[in-house]
Amino acid sequence: MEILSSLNPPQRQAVEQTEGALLILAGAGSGKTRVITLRITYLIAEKNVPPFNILAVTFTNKAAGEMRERVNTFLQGQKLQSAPLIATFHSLCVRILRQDIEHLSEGYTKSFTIYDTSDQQKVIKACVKDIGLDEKQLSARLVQSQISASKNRGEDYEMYASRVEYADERRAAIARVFKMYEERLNNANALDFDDLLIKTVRLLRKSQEIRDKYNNKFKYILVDEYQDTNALQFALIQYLTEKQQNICVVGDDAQSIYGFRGADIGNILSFEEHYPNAKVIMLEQNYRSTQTILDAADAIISNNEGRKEKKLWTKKDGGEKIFYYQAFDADNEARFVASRIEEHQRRNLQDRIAVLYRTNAQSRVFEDAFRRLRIDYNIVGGFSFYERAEVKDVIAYLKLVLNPFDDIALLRVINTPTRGLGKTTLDELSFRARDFGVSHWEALAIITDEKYDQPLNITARALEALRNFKKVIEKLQVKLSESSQTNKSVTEVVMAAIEDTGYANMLRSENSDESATRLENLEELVNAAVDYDKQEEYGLRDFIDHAALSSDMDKFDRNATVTLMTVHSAKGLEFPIVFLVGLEDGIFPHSRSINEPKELEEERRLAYVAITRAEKILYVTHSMRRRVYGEEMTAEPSQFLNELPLDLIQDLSRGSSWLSFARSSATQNNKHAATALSGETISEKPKNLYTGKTYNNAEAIAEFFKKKTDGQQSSTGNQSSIFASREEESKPLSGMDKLRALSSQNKNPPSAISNPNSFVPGSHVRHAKYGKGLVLRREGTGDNVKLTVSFPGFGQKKLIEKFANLEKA
DNA sequence: AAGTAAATTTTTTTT
DNA sequence: AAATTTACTT
Repeated sequence: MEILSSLNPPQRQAVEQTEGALLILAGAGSGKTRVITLRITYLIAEKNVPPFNILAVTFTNKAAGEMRERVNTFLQGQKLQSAPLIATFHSLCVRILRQDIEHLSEGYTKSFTIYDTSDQQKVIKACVKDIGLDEKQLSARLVQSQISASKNRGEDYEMYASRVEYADERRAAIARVFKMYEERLNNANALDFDDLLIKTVRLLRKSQEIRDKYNNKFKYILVDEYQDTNALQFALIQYLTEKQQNICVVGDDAQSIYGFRGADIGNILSFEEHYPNAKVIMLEQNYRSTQTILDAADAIISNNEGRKEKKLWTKKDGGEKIFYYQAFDADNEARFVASRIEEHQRRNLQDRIAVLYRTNAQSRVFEDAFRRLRIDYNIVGGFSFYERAEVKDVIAYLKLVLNPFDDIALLRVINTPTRGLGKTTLDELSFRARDFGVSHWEALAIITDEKYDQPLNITARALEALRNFKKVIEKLQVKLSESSQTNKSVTEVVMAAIEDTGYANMLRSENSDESATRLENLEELVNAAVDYDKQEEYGLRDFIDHAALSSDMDKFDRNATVTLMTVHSAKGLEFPIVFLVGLEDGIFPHSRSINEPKELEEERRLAYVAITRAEKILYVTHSMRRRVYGEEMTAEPSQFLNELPLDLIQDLSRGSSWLSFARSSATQNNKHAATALSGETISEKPKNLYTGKTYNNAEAIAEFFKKKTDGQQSSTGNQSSIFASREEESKPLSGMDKLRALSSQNKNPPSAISNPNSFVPGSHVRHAKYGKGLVLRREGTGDNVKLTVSFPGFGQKKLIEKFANLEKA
């Protein structure tokens, strides 16, 4: 294969080493996808391996799709009898289970339903309620995450319960709910995401026959993003490679960012122990980024312990510096990004741009700013198409048709559109279902039967409504069996679920803008069905499975010029220009991870992933203020910013920034470096403040004057005063302000004013090691006073006031 | 029972 | 600030 000559030696070896176990440690941008796809191609074209003997597993549909596409391109012109199976872990499991789940003898049938997270929570909510517990004490959310975490460790509810210490009532309650939850899913013939893996592993463990079947089928197995595999996925791979160990895994421990989903970095770190004859190939040449970007990424990740040492290198030269911007607030940050994008696009429209943030909630301000400047953008994440209520409703009808035991689907649509069924009736139905020990659908059939003569807490009218609903579903079932012969079966049934159920009419009669959008979304669903029918061989079953397992990532348009997404979603992608935004303490690293060293390391890997997405230009931004839950909060720069080498950064901030402060601090330790650096920044700043003729100039000037009136600034240009909140002293106090001032003094008797050695929340302090910081919280009294202080660049620290040796700043 | 107003909660990250 | 849940009215 001549194309192989375009590979570097380790890449080429990774392609040609087809037999046995192989671990490819592929650094960011090292041509990993190219190697995997060529490897598949090589197996087929050179080694004459029948395509159906090849299995490639990925985590996302997007990655699978891309791989499929690339392999097809490489194999163009070749006539193949079959295609290699390129699937996600979950879709692979669905495939296996749809064929063989009945061998498990756990009561599941091939027409099982898949429950997504919100379905799970509904079941859990009902369980918590039926157990007689207060929903507020035991939120469905918490229980769901506990159950999922437990399942991903490979436990069942008995193992979970056995780990419960008898004193812990809450955990004991969760264990009870866990048990009930499992029973109800079983009754509903439903599997959650985790079950897909669990049941498959259990099936393979149980049956030698089935294990053989898949071992014989998949002779060559590839696993992408191996660092993200959890215990279950590991077990699955173990079983599938039992016979021939032609297993190739690709990954990068530095990019392991799914610990929260049970991913075990140990799987990749100890691959050689699991497969003693394994070969290891390192791909360290980076083809993506400039040296500057790689240096920045390396500087960040080297703060982590416990990783495989590797150093990326590139033939590219230094390239642009990393651009830095400190914003006043989130809106200002978004406007900055928008105006820079506009500038880039004026110069060059080819360069794709990504705006990466830690949480989906951050996207909104950017969307607004982009709309204002009429910048076309593409957003990944948030609510996916299949998560929209109307789409879920119609899908619920279809799920119910395929699996009438699906209680969640039934309850979702039984009164949508309204059929005159209220809470009382539905509660009675649920009660009967529990009482008889059957599904809601069966209970409904029993109590609506003419011959049923037991007393019921249901009016005649409601009973008629139930019969009516039953007829609607039965008609859909007939439609499904009738149309299964035609080649438009999916479309027909989907349309029936929209029209014949009265759903479309409900929306039409609403006649609002919103209902019009919903109708459009349903049309979109019909379009998806039409596409599905074109691919033949796949029926309604697969269509629904697809809807259940597809995520928003799948709609990522690789040709879009501007894309907004979370850092997690960006993994595996690359962009000439990247904006990494919201680099603030509590956002990135996220507040939930900040106190746990392990989780903080994962955040750092996440930052590493973010930085290494950039090919040519990287921006890092943060804001001084941000709204959290609708409340304005001060935000401190991320500690990750502090881990970037200062000489790689160019400051684009208006006014004095945290960066210039950090630089002048560095100055004190190293006078020589200092003059070079601070000379540049100080001369730049006032110019920007006075002459900048942009949208936020007024704000910039206001910010500047705020500093001037501050009066406390040192003459050396120490820019720390952004944190200051001393305006009250120069302004007349309002009545409310006076009250607040009084009460805060009373709460903390030795106030900062009366006692120079103690510090109240909001005051600024200086620490010998961490420098200047903002006091966030004060707890305890006397010698036991504990302070929570946020130090820009170092994060939040808890300090004992007595020992911390803090100074007023 | 259904629609509206008020109260409450929400934000990690994803298959 | 927005979305979801609950409480209240008709």
